[in-house]
Parts: sequence; structure tokens; C-alpha cells
Amino acid sequence: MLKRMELVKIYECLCDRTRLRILNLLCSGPLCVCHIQEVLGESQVKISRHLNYLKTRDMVVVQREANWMIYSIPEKRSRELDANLACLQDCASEDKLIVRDNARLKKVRARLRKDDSAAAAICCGKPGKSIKHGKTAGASCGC
Amino acid sequence: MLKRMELVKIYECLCDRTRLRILNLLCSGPLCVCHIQEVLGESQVKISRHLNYLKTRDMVVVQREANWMIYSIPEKRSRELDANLACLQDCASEDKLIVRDNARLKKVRARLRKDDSAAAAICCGKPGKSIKHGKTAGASCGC
DNA sequence: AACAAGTATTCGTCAATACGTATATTCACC
DNA sequence: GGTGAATATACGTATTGACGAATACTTGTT
Repeated sequence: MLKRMELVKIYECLCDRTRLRILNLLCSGPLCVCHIQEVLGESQVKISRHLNYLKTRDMVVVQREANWMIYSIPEKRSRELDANLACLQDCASEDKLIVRDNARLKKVRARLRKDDSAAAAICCGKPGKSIKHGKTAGASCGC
Repeated sequence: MLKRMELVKIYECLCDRTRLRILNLLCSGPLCVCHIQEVLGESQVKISRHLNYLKTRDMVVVQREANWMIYSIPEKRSRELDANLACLQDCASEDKLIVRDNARLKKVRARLRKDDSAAAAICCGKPGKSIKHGKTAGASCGC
């Protein structure tokens, strides 16, 4: 009956390790599910479910890009969300796991920047299989 | 098996409305249970249980003062806790309930400062009943 | 239409938490 | 030792959330 206060909603999203890691990643830009999955090393179901949890609480927004769902932190953010994400970014650097995530993400992003088609081969198709995408820009998920 | 990361532990404490309100109050100084109870307008059991939750997670420390248990934010705080409490203080002013709590707390504290014995009559004994405490400093819980 | 890749949902289960009621504990004072 | 005030704990219950396994959905390609 009591409307959950905005702040509590934010903390509910942050109080799970996996969601915390996801939000930390998204702070550096939009990502598709498979990249989040790759960086965190967690199962697809787990990632997807936590993303849904975040989405229903307006902590992230989604946008379809061909086969891929690109998740990101919303452009318009409440002051509370902004402050807490900043705080998270500030504190997260103390945590080993987060640091590792950031390092992995950096590699992934570098890989994507370096070569779009190579990126596609890894991101949007398993290595070893020859998947070619036509229309989609650069044949990558674009995140 | 996985040690809960410090940050998650903090967010777990913050993700409940009542605990959030309690921590907000304690940010302005130590308080005994009955004062927290008075300000929040919640049952004693509820307050006590949430305080215990916070205590077991090292978010608050306790000190007995005669009949009263004085809860406070620990002197030594992790960087994460410091940052998040600051963030909380910053954000909390947006929330009506928190604002109301702060106003009520201000009144309580003013009342305590004004007259120690009067404070005792309200804080540590129900008004109308004549309870006299001897030894305890000022006959109040001292928070 | 069939297929494969990326992602979401359903189902069943298990653990954690929130809360009210009742009861226990601890302390100061008589 | 008994009493009352302040606080904590036990018990029962309802809710929520996390997770794995299996399955469904959506889209682009052939």
C-alpha cells in the first residue's frame, strides 16, 4: 500500500552483487546482453532476469537492435539515481571483482572498436561459425 | 560461499524503508531506541529488529546506558560507508517522509537540550508517571 | 518455411526477510 | 527479591527474491 520511495527502489537494485556489477558496466555505456554475459561470466538466464528486474524499476532502458537487446542507463535520471550511480562508480574501484569486470569490459570494447567484422564474429556469432549479417550496421550489435 | 562484498552489504542495509530512516536519523548523532521509535512512529519490535539487522552488518554500534541502548554510526567507517551515508544525506532531503523525520528529530533534540529532567520525564518514563532515576547522569538516556 | 542466434519467460524450489504477537531479558530502584 | 521500564528474542506466517533447467519468443538469413 505504501508507495516504495524512490531511494529504496534504487537501493533494492543495488543490493545484489550481479545487479551491482551490471550497473557498473552500464555506467560506461550501452551494452547488449551477450557482452554483459561475457564480461561477468554468468549464465544468460541470470543476466536476463536481473536486467528485467532493473528494467521494471526504471534503472535501465532497452532498445532492440536486430537480434540484440541493448541495455543502457536512461538519459533522464532522477537526482537520486545520478548521485547513487556516481557514488557507486566512486566506491566500486575498491572492489576486486568490479575492477576485473572493468578490465574485461575494456578489452571487449577495444576489440569492438578495432574491427567491426571481427567483433561480429565474436559478439554476435560463436567463433568458428561463419555468421554473416547484412543489414545491421557493421554486423555487430552496435553496443 | 562467496563473501558478500562490502558495497552490497551496505545496500542491503539501505534497501528497506525503515532502516533507511533509522540510518538517516543516526547520521545526526547517537540515539536510543525509544527516541527512534518516537520519531518514526513505528513499533518497538520493528525498530529493535532493524537495529539488530544493522548491528550484525556493522552499520551501527551499540552502547548500553543504564536501561537504554544507544545506537550510533561507528566512528571508524569504511570509505564505502562514508560515501554512501553522505549520498544518503544528500538525497534524503528529496523525500517527504525523511524530511518529516528530520523535523521531528529536531524537536526531540531541542527538548532534550532544554531541560534534562523534563527530557527524562518524556524519554525515559511515560509522562504522568513519576519515575525518578538517581545515578544515571541527568536521569536521561543521554542521547 | 526452416533454421540458428540472441534473449525472455515459465516452472519448481530454496533461502532470506518482514512483521505481529507474545514472551524473555536486563537494569535501576524500592 | 520484587517491580516496572527499555529493549531483545522466539514463534508462526506471508512475501520476495535468486537460481537452474527447460522452453518459448523474436529476428535475420537461407
